[in-house]
Amino acid sequence: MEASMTKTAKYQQIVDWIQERLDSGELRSGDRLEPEKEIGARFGISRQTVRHALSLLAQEGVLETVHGSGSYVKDNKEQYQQKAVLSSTVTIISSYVDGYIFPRILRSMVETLERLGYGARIMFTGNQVETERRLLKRLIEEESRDPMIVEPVMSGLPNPNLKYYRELQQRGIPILFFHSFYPELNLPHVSMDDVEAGRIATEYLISQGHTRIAGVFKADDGQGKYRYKGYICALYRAEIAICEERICWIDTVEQKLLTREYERLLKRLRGCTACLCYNDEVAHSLTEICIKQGIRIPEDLSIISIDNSELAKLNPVPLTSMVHPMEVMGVRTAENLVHLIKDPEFNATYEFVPEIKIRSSVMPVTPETEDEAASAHLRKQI
Amino acid sequence: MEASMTKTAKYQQIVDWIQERLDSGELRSGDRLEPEKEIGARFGISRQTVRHALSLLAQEGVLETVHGSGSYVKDNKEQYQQKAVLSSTVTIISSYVDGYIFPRILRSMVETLERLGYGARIMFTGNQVETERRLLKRLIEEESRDPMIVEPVMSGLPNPNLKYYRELQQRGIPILFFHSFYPELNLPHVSMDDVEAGRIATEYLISQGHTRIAGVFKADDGQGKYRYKGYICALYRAEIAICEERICWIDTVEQKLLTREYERLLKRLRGCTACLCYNDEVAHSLTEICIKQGIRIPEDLSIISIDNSELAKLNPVPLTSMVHPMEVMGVRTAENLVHLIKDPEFNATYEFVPEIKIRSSVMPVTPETEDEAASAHLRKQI
DNA sequence: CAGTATTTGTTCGTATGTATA
DNA sequence: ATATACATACGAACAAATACT
Repeated sequence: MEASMTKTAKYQQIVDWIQERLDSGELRSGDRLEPEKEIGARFGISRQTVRHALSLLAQEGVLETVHGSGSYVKDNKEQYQQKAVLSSTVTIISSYVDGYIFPRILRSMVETLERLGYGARIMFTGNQVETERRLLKRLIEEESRDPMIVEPVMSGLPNPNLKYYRELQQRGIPILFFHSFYPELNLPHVSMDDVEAGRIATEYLISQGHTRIAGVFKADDGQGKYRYKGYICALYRAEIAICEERICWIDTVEQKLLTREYERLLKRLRGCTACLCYNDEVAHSLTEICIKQGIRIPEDLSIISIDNSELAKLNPVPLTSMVHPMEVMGVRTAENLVHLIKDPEFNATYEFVPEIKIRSSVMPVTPETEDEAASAHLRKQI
Repeated sequence: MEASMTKTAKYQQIVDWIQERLDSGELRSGDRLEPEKEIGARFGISRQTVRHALSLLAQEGVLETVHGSGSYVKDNKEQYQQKAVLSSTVTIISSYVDGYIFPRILRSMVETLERLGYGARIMFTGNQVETERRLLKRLIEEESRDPMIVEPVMSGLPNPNLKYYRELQQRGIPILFFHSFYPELNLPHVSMDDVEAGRIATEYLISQGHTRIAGVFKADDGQGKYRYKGYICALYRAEIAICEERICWIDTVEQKLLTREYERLLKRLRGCTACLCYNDEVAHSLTEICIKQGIRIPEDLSIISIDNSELAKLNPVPLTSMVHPMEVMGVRTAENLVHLIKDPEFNATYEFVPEIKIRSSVMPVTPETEDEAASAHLRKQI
């Protein structure tokens, strides 16, 4: 009778009833359930049936029965803690394996993590949001418990993968960005102070007498914008008018084509005596272009760049460049992540203020020589 | 009474009884157990108690009860398969992030894996067995299901971590070595045919008239021994006596100190007109030493090396070098691993036969000029 | 295909043992 | 030490799924 009326098994009803009380908040961590006998009496069912229901819930880990004492709601914290145990392997997401400054940052990062008792796994995005998305999705699907160190992809453009970072953040995964950051996310980062880098580099050019200063910046990552901001700021402070014709924006694809398609760039340099380059790679390309065009560095054009990578030394004209912390940044990032793992309240953000490394790509100008250099440059171009 | 006699609960006895029959092989995958009633009758206990025992075993996943049919031993294959599901992320273990040819191999490897639908995580050993051990232990502890691509550490020396590879192999993890391999393990590898590389390089020197050929090899990795083997083989075939004084063995630590402590190396080169170098790094160091000592390359000494890395081009005297497949090797390694994942019987071993890239570090000698060059070299040295 | 036997699933009642408060 | 509450155990009945004839 009853069975045909209710359809669902009695023990299942008890399971549902308790589950509901847990969901509604009536039953909370550590609460003791009514004795089996009492539940049986209340629903008019046998104690055996109640026991069956409780045993199912105990299997799931929701309840815990203590012999001679009672059945208790398992501590939520315990349940969470079980899930929330972080892996001792850190997942690092970076843009490139090869090239430029990343290998040096990564090596010191990995070494530091291992010194602190953590393993490291590195994944690469190739600086493509699509690849970034795949990697993040995989980590979420795998329910990874790895703390993460991430280099943002195209941090200058709106990023479509922020929801994945938010998901990971909600799951309690510590995430620390390095080299750059996504301003939309409230997550810590360790990076160079790119505004300062741009500002100090520009101020150095100004201190050498330059006033007609061009700038080449990368549009699709965060650093480009901040370095540009520093450049603007320095000009403003020195009361030099900002001339938009002298500012050239390039993107990652263009950067690779720079030595072939340089007309656009050279146009922006007309009449300038100095140029701030986004990084050493851009400065290196610019040097090659100038050499081909018969523009002398630094006599006709002073070049200053940022990052002080190997390229800065190996450049045909050794580059004056802002020193990127690299190894130090790797160490700091690793240390701060470990600190963050142990104390989720720790503010892990740190920005390095860069120093300048002076080589021979910048030459002072005086008001007398300034016009000459600028016009020499102009002559060569046409 | 009974309880006090037996001590162990009756339901536990049934659990043990069934477990034993499983272990002994009496019960195998898919077998049907006796009906609950029969078991109860045999042990003189109630069906309820038998049910309790069976429910515990079902919880563990050992049994499966089918309503109206019976209790069955769960298919071992199913259990295995559940565990044997491989991750779609491949763990790559390599020696270094930065430097030499590895970034180029890794990049193409990662790209290929992603093209084939697999993610990649890279871990680095720094070519230290201790770090290798830590990484492997961690993977085993985490019960990782990642297929693996591994660059052996110090493959020339007996490796203390083989047991970990065997453990992973037994767990059904596909493992593919690249760049080198551990001869003690019966696991596949994708690498350059180092014997052929040594042989072809030496034969090229012989074809250029050289007979007094020195060799510098690395003692602590596999390639060193195989390249040495190729060198010996070529001399033997050309019926040139092998002169042990002309063979110099170095290790990883020494390699870094080479430019400072070069006396030992130069001793071995006395009276030689050519030298086969273990790799471009060694050849580069040798070039620098020779330049400092006033020994001309290739007039006084021809140098041939192996790997054809960037260094071969950038060397003060561009190096004739055996072409390492690099990108092609990365692609092939990734493809073969994926093949191996899908078909565990697939023989994933592949060895690339290298070609020679001729630059300007080797010069032909004739019987007349041979003595002159050798003695010129000797003169410079003293 | 139908009907019957077998086997597991659910539920009840009852009793005793044992840990906890 | 006693009462309470869970653990184990037995017997019995009916329901529901499956197997067999």
